[in-house]
Amino acid sequence: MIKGGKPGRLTLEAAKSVLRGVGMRCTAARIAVIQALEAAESPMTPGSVVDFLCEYGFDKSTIYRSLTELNEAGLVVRLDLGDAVRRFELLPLENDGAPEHPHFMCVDCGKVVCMSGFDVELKGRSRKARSPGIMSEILVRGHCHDCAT
Amino acid sequence: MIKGGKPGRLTLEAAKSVLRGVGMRCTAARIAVIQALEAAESPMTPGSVVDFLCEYGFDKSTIYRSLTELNEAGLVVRLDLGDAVRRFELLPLENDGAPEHPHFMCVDCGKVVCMSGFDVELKGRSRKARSPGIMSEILVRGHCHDCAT
DNA sequence: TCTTATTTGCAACTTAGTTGCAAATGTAGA
DNA sequence: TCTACATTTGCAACTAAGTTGCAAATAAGA
Repeated sequence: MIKGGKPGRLTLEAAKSVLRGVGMRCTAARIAVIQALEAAESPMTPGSVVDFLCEYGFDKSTIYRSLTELNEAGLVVRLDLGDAVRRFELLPLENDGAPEHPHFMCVDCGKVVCMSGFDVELKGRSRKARSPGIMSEILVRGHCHDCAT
Repeated sequence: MIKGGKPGRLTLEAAKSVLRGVGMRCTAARIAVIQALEAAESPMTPGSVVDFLCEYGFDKSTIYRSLTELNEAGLVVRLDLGDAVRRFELLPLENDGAPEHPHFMCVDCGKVVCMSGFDVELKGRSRKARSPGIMSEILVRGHCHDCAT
C-alpha cells in the first residue's frame, strides 16, 4: 500500500476485489498502480506513474506493463489528450461516481481537468448533418483560468 | 524539388514566396518539407516526413528543425489529434474555408474528419458547474462508421 | 562578388518505452 | 497449510524518436 498523495478512498481490499473481478492476479505492483491513479487529482502520464512508483522500488517495465494490462482489462482508460503524451485514469469503479465526462486540457500549461460536471451535446447545424462515427471521448482544448489572465 | 507523391499544386516559386512572406530563408530543406506536407493527403507525422525526406538526403535533425520553425512561423499547424503522435499540416494559404468546427478522429484507423456541420454544446449538469477555462478547440474521438462495423 | 548571419549535416546524446529471461510470487487444488 | 505451476516481476540490454553542439556550407543583402 502506497502512502502519500491524496488519501486514497480506495482501500487495499477494494483494489484487490477490483482486480479479481476482471480475473487478474492481485500483485503489489498492480495494486500500487491502481492506488496511484486513484489518488491522483487528474489523469497521470505513464512517466509520472513510473516516477512515483519507482520511488517505492517498483520497476518501470512492470509499471508500463501494469498500465497496459489494466487498460486492456478495462479498469483504466487511456486518454489521448492530444499533447503527444498518454495519460491513464482509473475508471469509476461503481457507477455512483463520475459518469463519462469530457476532459479539458490547457494548451499553455498542459494541465488536464476532468469536466465531470458537464454533458456534451452535439447538434447538427442542418437536419442532414450526420455524425461521422460513434463518439467515445470528448476533449476540449483551450486556456485555463490561470493561463488566460 | 521533390518528386513523387500527389502532384503538388504548390510550385517551387509559391513555396519560396510563402517562406519569404514570413521572413524565412528559402532553403532546400524547408521547401522540401513544405512540398511534402502539401502533397500529403492527410496530416503527416514527423516520422513520416523524416522517412520520406531522408530518402532524398536530408538530415533528420534538419527536418525536425524545419517542422518546428515552420510551425512557429505559422505556416504549418501542429495537430495534436490525440493518438500520442504529432502531425503536421500545411496551413491553408487563404482563409476561404469553414468556420470553427469540431474534429472527429477515429481511434481505430486514425482517420480525421472535420465535423463542419456540427455545433458542440457543453452543458453544466448543475447550476454551479463552471468551465475550467476558455475553450478553443473541440476534439471528438470514437469509432468511424467504417471501423464500427 | 563579398560578407555575415543563418542554416545544415553529422555524430553523439537523451529520454521513453519495450523485450527476453531467470527468479519470485499469487492462486488453485490436495 | 502445503505444493505445483502458471503468471508476474526485476533486471539489463535494447530500440526508436527526438534533441543538441558545433564546424562547414549557404542564402541574401550590400
